[in-house]
Parts: sequence; structure tokens; C-alpha cells
Amino acid sequence: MAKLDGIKEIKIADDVFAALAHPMRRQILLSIHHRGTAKAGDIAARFDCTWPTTSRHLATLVESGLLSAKKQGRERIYSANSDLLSDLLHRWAAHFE
Amino acid sequence: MAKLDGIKEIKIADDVFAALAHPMRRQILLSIHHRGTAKAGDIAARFDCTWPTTSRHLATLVESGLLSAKKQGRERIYSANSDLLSDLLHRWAAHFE
DNA sequence: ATATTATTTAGCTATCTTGCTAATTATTTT
DNA sequence: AAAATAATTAGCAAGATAGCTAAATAATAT
Repeated sequence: MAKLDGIKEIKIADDVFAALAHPMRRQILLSIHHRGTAKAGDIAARFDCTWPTTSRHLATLVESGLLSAKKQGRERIYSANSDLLSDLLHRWAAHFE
Repeated sequence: MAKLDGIKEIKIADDVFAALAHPMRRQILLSIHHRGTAKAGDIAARFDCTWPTTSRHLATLVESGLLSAKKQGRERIYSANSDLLSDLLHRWAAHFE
């Protein structure tokens, strides 16, 4: 569990909880975590909305730190930063115990 | 850790994560949890916005299930449903481990 | 070089959220 | 009964979010 100072913690909480507030983003995140990695197209194919909409949700998740993206040829490979999320959730849960 | 069926779980996650997405609501929640209970006025006094704004955040938190309210005379006493939150956060963290 | 494929960015509209002030409800005090 | 107190609800404007289609970028294949 990484040590973080207060300000950074607040900023992360802000971005992460905002990212988690959308159901499709939560599903995307779970999906990528379980698959290990996924191309944008894999995700776009799995959801019932247009590719640009998916693309923006992916960007939001990357912005929040919950996903990482790397370009590979013309594809973009996303992977979940699961530790960041599970650490944050545990830290917040701990506040309420 | 309460047993919940899938649909209910999704509904709760939706409401709870949306409620947590606002920094003031997170602070309100922490504040009430630590104090045990608080009157609306206690909370309103602690934050740098108008009472109606606070009141709406409180209503959002109640709606999400994260707070409970009971009327006592002309005051309204709020308390945090900490278990609901910590259970949900642990369950979500577990998905990413 | 051209066409195709993978994906994002731009631009638009509709809806949701947040904050405010003013008005209202409910309860207690005088 | 009137005034005061605690809190919410109504109504509005500003800003954010989410979805879409169309256009752009970047890389590969022909």
C-alpha cells in the first residue's frame, strides 16, 4: 500500500471516484482487469454505444489513473492499474471501520 | 458482509459511487461518521456554502443509502451507514485483487 | 501512392449537476 | 397567536457530462 501525502490523496480520490461514478466506466474497468489487457476495439465491440463514446470513457479512465494505455502499431492496448484502485478503496473503507 | 443479489448490487454501486463523486459529500460523510451523528446545522456550519446546498448534498447521501436521517423536533439528525460503504468498497476492491 | 483499419478529436445537443436566492414547512419559544 | 429557529423545497442560471455524427490522424496493407 503506497504512502501518499494528503493533497495527492484528495486529488486521486476526486478523479477516481468521479471516474467510477459512471456504470459503463465501471464495467470497462472490470472487463479490462479480468482480461488482463484489451484493445480499444475489444472494448468498443462489447458495449452498446458508439466507438467515440467508448473512446472518451477510456480517456477518462486513463486520466483518472485507473487505466494505462500504450500504443502498439495502430492499436491501443489498455490495462488496469488495479493496485491503485484497490489501495484507494481499502484506504477509504478503513476510514469507516 | 451482507449477501446481495446482482441487480441490487449494481443499483447500490451506482448510487454510492455517484454520491462519492463529489468532494463535499465525501467530507460530509467522513465528518458525520467521525462525530457519530450530526444535525444538519452542524454540517451546514462546517462548510463554506449555503445551507440549502448542504441540505441537498445531505439528501443525495441519504438517497444513496450512505446516510440515515431521523427527525427530532425541528432538527434532523444524520448518521452514517458505515457498514454499507465499507462492505461495498471491500467488495469492489476484491474484484481487483 | 492509395485504400483500409484502428482509434481519437471536434462539434453539437440534450440532459444532469451544482450553486445561488427566495419561499415554504415544521417546530418551539415568548 | 406571533416570532424565531431549523431545515427543506422551488426555481433559476452556469457549467459539466454524455451521447451522437462527421472529420481527422496514424499505421498497415495493397
